[in-house]
Amino acid sequence: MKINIVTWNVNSIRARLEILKSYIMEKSPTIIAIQETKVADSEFPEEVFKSANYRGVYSGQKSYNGVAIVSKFPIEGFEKNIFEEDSEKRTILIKSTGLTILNCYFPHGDVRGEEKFFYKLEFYQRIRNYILKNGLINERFILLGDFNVAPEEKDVWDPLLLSGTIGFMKEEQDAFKGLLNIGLTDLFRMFHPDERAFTWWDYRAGAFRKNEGMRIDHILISPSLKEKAQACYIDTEPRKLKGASDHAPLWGEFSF
DNA sequence: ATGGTAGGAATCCTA
Repeated sequence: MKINIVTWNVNSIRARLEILKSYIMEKSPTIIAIQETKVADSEFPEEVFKSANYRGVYSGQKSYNGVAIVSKFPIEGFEKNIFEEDSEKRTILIKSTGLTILNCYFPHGDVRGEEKFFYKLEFYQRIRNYILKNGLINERFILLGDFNVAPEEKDVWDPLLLSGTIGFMKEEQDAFKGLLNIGLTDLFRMFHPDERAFTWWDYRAGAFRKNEGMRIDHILISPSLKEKAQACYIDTEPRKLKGASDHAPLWGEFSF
């Protein structure tokens, strides 16, 4: 059985509804993890997914953040907002078709040394601890979403220019490495060890046209999924459209 | 060229 999983920061699900609808009709991925829905759960456009035969869970808030996962297979269990005390809706976990999938919208971080920056680093530690505490490394586990970190020099268009800027700082990269160090694998790098490829391009200054981007959306997999993985790629087509999200969808393919 | 654009909200905040 083949399973395709997509992660996509849509930057407002309501603003992106038509693009998203056409995309899922055309491509029909098995599971979609969405970030930055920017809607309260009561406003979530679930009929779009229902009519395309997806079941979904979502955890959102007005204006900011918000995550969702939809699946063509039954959702056997889920957990919204895994850090109950956190008022920002950034995490959702499901169990579906034998997989445990944790969809995260990691904090942006703003600038180094400020409150939001420390919140970002702390968030990484909490995710790491959650995975360890719940033994997810030993399951068929996928951590995916918008990590807001480009792990290495080859993950940004201009390492020199971006040196010391948000998403490309040593503290953030160390936090990301902390997730690899507990046994997770960067699926894109498993298939493309050297390629300079991006998942996000600033809306400003014609960044996409010039391919001035960063690879900040990721799919990380547990050891038992490595032999099941078939492919990983970024689909830049939807980023070209009028009214696009600033992020492109990232695909992972598995065969069981 | 240290600006630029986009979304949602409300006349600014976040990214």
